[in-house]
Amino acid sequence: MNTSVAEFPNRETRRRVTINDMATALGLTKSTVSRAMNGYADISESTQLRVKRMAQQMNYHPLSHAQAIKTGRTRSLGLVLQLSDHDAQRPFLAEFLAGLSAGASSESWTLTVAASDSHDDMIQTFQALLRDGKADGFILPRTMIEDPRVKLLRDAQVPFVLFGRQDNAEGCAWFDILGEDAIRDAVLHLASLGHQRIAFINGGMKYTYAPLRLAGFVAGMEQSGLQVQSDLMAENAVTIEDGSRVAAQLLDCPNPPTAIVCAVDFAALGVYRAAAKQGLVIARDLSVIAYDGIPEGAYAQPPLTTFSVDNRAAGMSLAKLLIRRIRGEDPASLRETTSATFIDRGSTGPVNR
Amino acid sequence: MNTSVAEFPNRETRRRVTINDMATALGLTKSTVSRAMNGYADISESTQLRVKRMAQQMNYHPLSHAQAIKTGRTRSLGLVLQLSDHDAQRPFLAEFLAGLSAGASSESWTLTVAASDSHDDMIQTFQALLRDGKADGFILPRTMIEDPRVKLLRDAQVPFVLFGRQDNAEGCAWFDILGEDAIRDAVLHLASLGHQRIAFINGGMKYTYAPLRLAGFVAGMEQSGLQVQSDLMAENAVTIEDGSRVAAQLLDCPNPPTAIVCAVDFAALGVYRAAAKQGLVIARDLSVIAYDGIPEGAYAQPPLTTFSVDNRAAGMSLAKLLIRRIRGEDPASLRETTSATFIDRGSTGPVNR
DNA sequence: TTTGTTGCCGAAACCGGTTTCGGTGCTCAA
DNA sequence: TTGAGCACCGAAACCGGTTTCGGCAACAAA
Repeated sequence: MNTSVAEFPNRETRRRVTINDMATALGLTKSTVSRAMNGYADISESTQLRVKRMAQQMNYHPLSHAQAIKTGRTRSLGLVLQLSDHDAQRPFLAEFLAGLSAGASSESWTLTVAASDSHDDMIQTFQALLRDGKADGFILPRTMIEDPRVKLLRDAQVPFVLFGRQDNAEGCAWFDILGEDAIRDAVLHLASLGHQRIAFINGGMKYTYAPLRLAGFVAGMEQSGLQVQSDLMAENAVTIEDGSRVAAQLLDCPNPPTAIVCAVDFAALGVYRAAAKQGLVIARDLSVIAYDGIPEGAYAQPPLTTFSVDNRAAGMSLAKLLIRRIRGEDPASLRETTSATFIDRGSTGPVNR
Repeated sequence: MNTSVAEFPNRETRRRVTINDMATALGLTKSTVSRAMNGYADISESTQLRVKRMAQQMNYHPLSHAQAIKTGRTRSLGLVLQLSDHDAQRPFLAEFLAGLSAGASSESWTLTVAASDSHDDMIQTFQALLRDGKADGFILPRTMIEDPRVKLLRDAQVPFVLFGRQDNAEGCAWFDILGEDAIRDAVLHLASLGHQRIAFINGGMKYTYAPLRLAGFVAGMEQSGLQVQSDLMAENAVTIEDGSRVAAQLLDCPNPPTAIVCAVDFAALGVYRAAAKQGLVIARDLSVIAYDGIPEGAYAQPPLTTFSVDNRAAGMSLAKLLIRRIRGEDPASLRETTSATFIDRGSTGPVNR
């Protein structure tokens, strides 16, 4: 299609084509046009085709807010960002939004974004968006174990889709990455390099991903015939500072680990720092594997071995799932998972001591 | 206000209150209610008050898409992200969105976000949003010298506001940070430390900020009585890789700089890398000042001295300016600028050689 | 008293769609 | 031949607002 600037429609001169224009052009009534456009069974196959062809020809696009007045739906997906949560969502954001936007616009839907800093603010944001009909459903990033958003939207009977699985699955559609498999594979990889004292630094324990990744770690240890040692386990490390602090403690213990698995890349970057302070060289003295695939990991020295998540694809899937959910499909049939991608960049090595 | 989950309105039970409910409750016609809500002069002061009080009491909020059908405006701001552009917008994104969202919702507007990867895709995205009435105006981040978006929206007579000034200012409202002042001050700071061979690594030359920051650099050099040396000038460095490559060249020249000013924080992080490769210690052997205030700068070793931009405040201002623009205010009166904040973290030091 | 004004509000059209309800004409079996 | 049933479409109400137009009362000016 030619999209040169010159053809961009001027707001004043170009009046938009309405359903009435369609009706007169076709010699039909607008009710027929409407039902034909929406594929009603009581309009003949041939008429439907004729109408749709004409719509294409006249470049007719029904106004979503004109439909909304009767249908109550405006063809837009809502996303409420929570700034109070840890930054970790930040590096993903652009890609994630791109995916959501692409998934939405592939069905001529749009994305309405709002941000909130406090919990109360978040609730009011949801309410305002619903009250004003600005969103027909919501994407909820970072599923929490006790997720107030789920309770909220479930009670209000508003469609939503989770990024992350939920135990209390009633009415929940979701998309998720199998983080537990990734963490298990990380352990297997390290064990194959001879590591035995493997530590695990988990992420935020209020999120559903944390228990899953822990389970993956345990599974990996068991499969490798290794013992999970409680003094080599840490939690709630989601930033560089967290990771650095926790890693310092782990490395200070009487029997320090030779390898560390992190549930979150940022924590791993913190591990790098703590290791540097102790004069340890990553890969030679201490192996590190993490999860997320943030770009910063590639810039670290040595580049961070990690399991990478395609946040753009995730956004795309979530958007499409949510649209199907809004259209009335059973949430139980709207649950997808995929795997993270192992990227070996060299932050691991054979055990050394 | 109490926002407990229990009170969240159920979609089925709670029917929304319409203008008709208001009319019967007040004993007026809906036309009167409508005009009272919109502050028409032909409705008496007392009636306006009575209506607005009742709206508060009954929690009446006119549906924006019901209004839009007549007014053509849906009370939403559009933002089209361009992924093909350099990542630099990524670290700003969350804060920026938060600001936009806050600014919008403070006037009961919302934010519609879309992403595009190619130039053609971008144009089609704008068209689609306008065609469907999903945005009444647009925020355009990262003003370019030849900005196709400006031409586009200007021709289509659609309101917009720029993040960054424009020479061709006709019809342009904007918000901007005075980057030139920051860069000038950076030079003055370095000169006061005794530096004379000061290099400048500029950012993307297609953006309007680049010439401005260059001018700021030149002004700072002149004020310090220093000579701008062409072999110490570089451009188009917006990533760590760019910065590293360019800095390596600068440090390899016969008369290398003792200090480097970067137009973009990421480039400065690249400078760190190049310096490390040459065994130079930042602050002692090479002073660095940059601009942006990305969080990664604080984590670098040593932490990066920079001029920090409040992207959240910028988003807030842009949203409010755009709303006023859409309401019909003269764009020439909708131009704001502010200053970046100097954050001395210790990546500079007195000249050493 | 009459004649404008002016202030204030109601009646009704309108916006661009969707949906309900009926009414054709046609087919087919009785 | 006729009545039932069906496929298909038109007429009109409706959704929740905005806007135009006109009317009425009160008040000022003639």
